[in-house]
Amino acid sequence: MLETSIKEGLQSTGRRMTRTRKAVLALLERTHQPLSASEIFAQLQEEQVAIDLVTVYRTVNVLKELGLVVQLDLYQEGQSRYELKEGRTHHHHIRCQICGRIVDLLLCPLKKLTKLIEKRTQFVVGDHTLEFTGFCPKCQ
Amino acid sequence: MLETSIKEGLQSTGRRMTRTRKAVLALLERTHQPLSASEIFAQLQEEQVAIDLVTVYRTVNVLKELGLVVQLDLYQEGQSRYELKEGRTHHHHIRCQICGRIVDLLLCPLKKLTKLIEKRTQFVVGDHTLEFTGFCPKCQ
DNA sequence: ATTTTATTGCAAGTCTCTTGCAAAAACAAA
DNA sequence: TTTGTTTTTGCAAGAGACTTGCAATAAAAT
Ligand SMILES: [Mn+2]
Ligand SMILES: [Mn+2]
Ligand SMILES: [Zn+2]
Ligand SMILES: [Zn+2]
Repeated sequence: MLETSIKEGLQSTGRRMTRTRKAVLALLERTHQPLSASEIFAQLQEEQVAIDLVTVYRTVNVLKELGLVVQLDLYQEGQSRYELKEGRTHHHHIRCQICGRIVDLLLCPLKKLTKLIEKRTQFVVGDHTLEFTGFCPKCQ
Repeated sequence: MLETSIKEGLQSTGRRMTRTRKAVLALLERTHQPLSASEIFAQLQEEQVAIDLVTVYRTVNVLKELGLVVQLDLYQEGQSRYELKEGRTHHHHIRCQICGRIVDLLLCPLKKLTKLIEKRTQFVVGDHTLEFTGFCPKCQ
């Protein structure tokens, strides 16, 4: 179970499993879209879970530090989104410009390109971001 | 001359060539790094050009509307950067995690991938962002 | 149960960027 | 050059995402 294995991750860094952390984790687990802090806050409000927006921010930051969550900064959204790693490997996304739906692109085509860039620029390449926007089937 | 051709672009949309717009354009022209609004502001201050930060924001937005400037949102910088198009075609960037230097990658490897994504997701793909971070030669 | 330490909520603060409005500057017409 | 019209500017204030300080609360350890 996810919650149990996460509890260990928390405790091994001197942290505690709390009511609010459980609620955020459970929400991310059952939602198949990357969520922003304000969306997490609004959804939990709706579900009668008492939580402050500040606590949402602190929670996603802890989950990121533990490596349980990825932070996404999509193009010109003006806010970060978070999604659980939980099994999934490195991948990218496409977002519909009309309805905002975000779809996983389960691929990363950049290994060769990274090599090329290292040769050309003499940089040691660390990370990259790659992200698409467009019109989803329903919004075309 | 860049300033002259830009003046025409401005005037054809009922806009005016002003002291502050000249200063921002000249700075972008002689700087070979994408600049943020606050960097433009600070640099012009240094050069004794009287300009308000608000005016810098409004200026880069006008230049973007005229298609003279590209807006970049690099990973987790928390502010946009702007660079003159002036000849250059669509390309991407790599930024050094230590010193912040930004280098142009004069390539875009995503035409084939765009086709693949359209086939797989049924999206009509519009735009994309692609951006690298790493360690530049001096900072390794 | 008691003690210790981490976490929470609230208020306030920071940072980037935007908006309203009166004063100043650019351009056009005389 | 002078006058009149319209755009642009600077200043102040506001919006939105995110962070920080601190006392009260809750989780874990004893
Ligand atoms: Mn994903
Ligand atoms: Mn560039
Ligand atoms: Zn990738
Ligand atoms: Zn590209």
